[in-house]
Amino acid sequence: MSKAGTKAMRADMAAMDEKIRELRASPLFRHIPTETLERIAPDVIRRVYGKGQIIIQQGDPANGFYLVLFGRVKIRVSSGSGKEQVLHFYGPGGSFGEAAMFGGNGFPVDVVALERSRLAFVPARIFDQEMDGDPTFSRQILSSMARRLTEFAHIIEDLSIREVKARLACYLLRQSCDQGQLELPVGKGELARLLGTTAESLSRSLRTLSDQGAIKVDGRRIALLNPDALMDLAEE
Amino acid sequence: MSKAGTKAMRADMAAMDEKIRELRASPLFRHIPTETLERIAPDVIRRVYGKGQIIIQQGDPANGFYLVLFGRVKIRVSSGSGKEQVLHFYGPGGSFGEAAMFGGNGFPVDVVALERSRLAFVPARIFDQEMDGDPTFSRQILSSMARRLTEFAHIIEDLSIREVKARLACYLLRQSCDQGQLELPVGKGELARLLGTTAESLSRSLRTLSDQGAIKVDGRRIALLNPDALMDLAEE
DNA sequence: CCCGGGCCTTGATCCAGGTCAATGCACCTC
DNA sequence: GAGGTGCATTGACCTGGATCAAGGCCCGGG
Repeated sequence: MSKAGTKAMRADMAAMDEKIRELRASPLFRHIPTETLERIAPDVIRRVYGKGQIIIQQGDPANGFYLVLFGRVKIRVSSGSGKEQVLHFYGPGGSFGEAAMFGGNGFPVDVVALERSRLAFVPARIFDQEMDGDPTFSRQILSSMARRLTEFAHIIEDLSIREVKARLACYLLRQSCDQGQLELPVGKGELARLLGTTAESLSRSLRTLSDQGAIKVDGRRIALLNPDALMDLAEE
Repeated sequence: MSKAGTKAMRADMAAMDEKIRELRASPLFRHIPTETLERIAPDVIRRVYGKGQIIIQQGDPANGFYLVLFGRVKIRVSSGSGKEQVLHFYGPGGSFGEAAMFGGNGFPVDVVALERSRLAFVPARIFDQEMDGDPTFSRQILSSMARRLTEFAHIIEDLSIREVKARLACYLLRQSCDQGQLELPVGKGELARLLGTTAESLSRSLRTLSDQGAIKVDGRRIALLNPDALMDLAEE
């Protein structure tokens, strides 16, 4: 009996260690001391979602936030009639739901798994505890929310005052980060929904840009042959 | 000499009192103790802007945030070619720039005075001080940013998946807050830019809705005659 | 090797809504 | 009362891009 108990305890400890390693993969927890994480870990719930599965629906209560451990999810808004606009993709290390948690009106968006994904759920009460203790914690949340707010402002700018080709140019420039190339993180269909257009229109825009010699497309790999031309397009 | 000094001091104190009263008009400072405000007040800069004046331009450094003391401003994104999308109107008691301050990449938007307005500028360093001391302070910022994030998500939803008439219906329902009527806070032109359309299209949509008997328009005063019809429109 | 299912591309058509232009007010100033 | 000036409305027209409908390409399984 005592032998079995020991074994179980060892298993528990191993599981705990793994959980803590997983939590640290998020920038939010990177610099949190191990003893704090050990206190937190038991309240964290991990779960695997299948490809296409809806993790959160608009209106769901938000009593915590999520970390992506592996896989990939999209944040979107959608209408009953199948139209959807993607706001964000998150991969391993990403987190979402912090804002909804503080807003107190439930999730204003849907979250969908793009592929088989494992998420960790961190209940709100952990926040309340840790925030009061550690001001750098709220500082981090604050700055990640600020970043999202600017991203959203960009999306709005794109949707409202740029045409599709300009949005695409913008996106390519932003993603390439001065490398002359990039690899799309998702299929063209999903990318289209991120850019607020359709697969067909995106395809045509990509073709136009290639024809003009501004880019070269090879599957998901895109080379920026003429960044200046893209800059011109992105303006106005 | 001492007489003049006394007079000046009295004037200073009166100015201080006024400043503190003005700060308290913002929900952010409502519950901050007077002694804290007295410490803060000397660093706060107030200034009047004329109608149409650009207070902030996209890209300006954000080393503090602003309170609206009187008047009215709009937050917008704009292209070189005159197109613009309004994100928000702020009146007395409103504040903006908190997010930009924490994001650390300058303002991602423009701020323009819609009419003669007086603003107070609160430098970032005040924040840094007060935040560490008072967790409710960062809590408030957090929740106001969360609210804005949801608002932005709504705008994106509107722009991307709703047509103009539906956006208008949505807006009317939201603003009326279950009263059967509302008064537009701004002219139709500005409203159009908030809804991501043009004055002409907005005018036509308003007309359609009146013709259907869903609303009654009288200048800036709009009565909702048939909220259910508006709800139907707002869906899909 | 063929077949079926994703995903992407291409072409043809259509439409919401943007643009341009003219007109109508309401108000203000001279 | 004559002329502005700024906003709102209406009409006529045009266009970006959505939608609909075929293929084309690649890949994995039988």
